[in-house]
Amino acid sequence: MELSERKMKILKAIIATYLKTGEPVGSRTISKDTDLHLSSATIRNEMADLEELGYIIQPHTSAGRIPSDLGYRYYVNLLMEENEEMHDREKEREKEHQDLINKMDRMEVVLKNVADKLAANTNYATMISTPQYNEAKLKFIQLSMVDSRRLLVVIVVGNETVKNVIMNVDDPLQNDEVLKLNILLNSFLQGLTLGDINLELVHTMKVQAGMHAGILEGIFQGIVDAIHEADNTKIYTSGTTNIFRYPELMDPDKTTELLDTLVDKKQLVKLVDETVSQEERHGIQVYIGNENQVQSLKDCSIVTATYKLKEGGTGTVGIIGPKRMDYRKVVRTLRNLTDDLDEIFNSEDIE
Amino acid sequence: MELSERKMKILKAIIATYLKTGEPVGSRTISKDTDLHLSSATIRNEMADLEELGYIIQPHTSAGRIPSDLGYRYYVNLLMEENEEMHDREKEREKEHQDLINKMDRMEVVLKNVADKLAANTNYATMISTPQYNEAKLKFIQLSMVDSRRLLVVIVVGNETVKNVIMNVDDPLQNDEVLKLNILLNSFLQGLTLGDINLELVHTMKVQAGMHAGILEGIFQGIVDAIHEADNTKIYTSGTTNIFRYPELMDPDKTTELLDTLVDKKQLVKLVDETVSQEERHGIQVYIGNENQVQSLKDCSIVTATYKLKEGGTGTVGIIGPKRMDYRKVVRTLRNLTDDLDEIFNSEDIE
DNA sequence: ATTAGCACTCAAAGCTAACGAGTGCTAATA
DNA sequence: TATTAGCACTCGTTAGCTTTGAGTGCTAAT
Repeated sequence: MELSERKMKILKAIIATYLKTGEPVGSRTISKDTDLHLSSATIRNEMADLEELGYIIQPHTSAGRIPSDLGYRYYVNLLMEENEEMHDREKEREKEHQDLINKMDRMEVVLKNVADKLAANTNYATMISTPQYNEAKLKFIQLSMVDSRRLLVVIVVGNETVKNVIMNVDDPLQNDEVLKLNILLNSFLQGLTLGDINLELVHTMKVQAGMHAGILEGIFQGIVDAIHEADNTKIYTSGTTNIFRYPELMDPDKTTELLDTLVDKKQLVKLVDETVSQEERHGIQVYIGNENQVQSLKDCSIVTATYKLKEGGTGTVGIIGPKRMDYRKVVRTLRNLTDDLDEIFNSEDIE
Repeated sequence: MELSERKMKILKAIIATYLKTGEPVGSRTISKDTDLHLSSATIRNEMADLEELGYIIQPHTSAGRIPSDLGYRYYVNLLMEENEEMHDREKEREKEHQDLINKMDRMEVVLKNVADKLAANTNYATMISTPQYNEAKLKFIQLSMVDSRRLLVVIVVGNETVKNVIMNVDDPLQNDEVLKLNILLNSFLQGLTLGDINLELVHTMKVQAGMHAGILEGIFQGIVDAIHEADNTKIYTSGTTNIFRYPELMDPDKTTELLDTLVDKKQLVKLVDETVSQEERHGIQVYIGNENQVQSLKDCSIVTATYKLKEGGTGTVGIIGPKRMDYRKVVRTLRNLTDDLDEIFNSEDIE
């Protein structure tokens, strides 16, 4: 059975709207959103027909309509035909895929593999970072007020990495104060690597900064980010869906936030830093709830460990799970894993 | 402040129980499950103390207790000390990690990458299979009744792959019937590859099998599985968490089932087969809802495409999303992608 | 010091009523 | 004849209420 021109338009409109919203579509919506200039009543009649023909479905009596499988099928078939012609034209335009075969060196493959295996073994989410050498040196820092409330921080690291951070400040700084901070920062930090900037140094600087000590925090974060950028630290995650095994993390509001954190990885860098900087035996650290830096992971526990390359780089492996994780097993697994990793990376030659 | 021996035991019991259940722990539970032989009332008193000390928390007045961050911390620290000694002993035992550095050849890395990129581009879950050559040949099939209701099917494929399937049958087969089926199967199928077994052949066989045609279905599925096993088809998935962007797929009952399907991959093989067998232009197929084979994906739509190697292998790329997916974009993306893949695999030499 | 017993609390589950988006139908209109 | 206005009706959703029961804290007895 062929559909009338009008029914087709209506069906298409219903599906298009539903694709966007995911909610059942009512007659009024269609009446307004199409250029058919028909009242909702008319649309309703047509919709009743379309339903009888099997193209759309009413989830319940007093709801709008959603496409049936048949409806989708009709839509897709139509689309396919339309698209067929466009193919050649578009072919040229869409050559963005070229980087599909991005170069991953052998080590990165191994790391990804480790993350996968670890996730499979433990049933938690896992992360692993490429080794950090922390060799990039801080070249230059420049503060300036862009207006009365906002402070621009320019950080130059290594050979070419430049990072801009805009910070909001509560009380505006005078020109000479900015100048003083500039001198303070550069005289203390120029030429240093991340490893060189220790808590003692930070403390000394804060004392000297006096009332502006608070601002330093933000600047330090910026420095860390910049150095990582220069360092090209990558983080791989795996087993992120394991999160959903634990109802207490499933709060529908926070679940997306949590996933984003794991997928986005920018946040995870903070964890890596913290671990690398505190090297106890095996570097195994347990962060319970709020003990970790990342706000969105405050209902989780995180166990991290480090592995070392003979050339001096340090990488981080971590497990992210609910607070009620099997700490014993996790710690044991990580300990063995890093032992193995150290062994592998330092004996076998991996280019 | 040091905890008394008893408080320690109780705290440990609370945490241990909570680790298992994830539910607040009540005094009665502890009273029963520990070997302290104390009544719940006593435990309650101790729990009140522990709460005051900050080790446990009451989510609300009439609930049991859950560990606080401090409580976990206490538990973990204790554990760490205990474990310290055990380390050496365990080190020997746990050498299962050895396969961390499993060999992934260059192509597999590329495929995994493709899945990742595709997921990032489309915001749907993606899958990609290694090329199937479907060259493994069926050597031998042997049916036999193990008891009155269960039929054992032994399938031998290629050089060494043997697969056993046990099927439940409603009415027991007589010995001579089994014999007849055995002859039927072997005479028709011996030496064939998956590609050789077409619908026509299947039909002919069903006709000859007569009333036992139903059994053939199960046998064919077993054959497919066995050949895949011999073929060593691997499937990589990515972006599985994208599923959670679509509330209609989030039904808490089915969400785990859905994830399992995507992670387990055994089910996905069916999709791959279906795609490979139906080669229209570019092999692009759209399965809407129930149109696909996999029960747990019946609320999803799946778009698949094939890529080809010059040596004759065929692989499958697929996108799994909600029925209301952006078909236009997905089809376009897949089309371009497979174009690119064909190009890449067939010009550049990838070992 | 421990325990039995009891009144009390409060989240979870179930139940009801009000709400409102959206329908189908009828009668009026062009 | 095709369209539309209008209205009664349906039913999922939400909010408020009650019931239930697990678990507590406290007191008095052992």
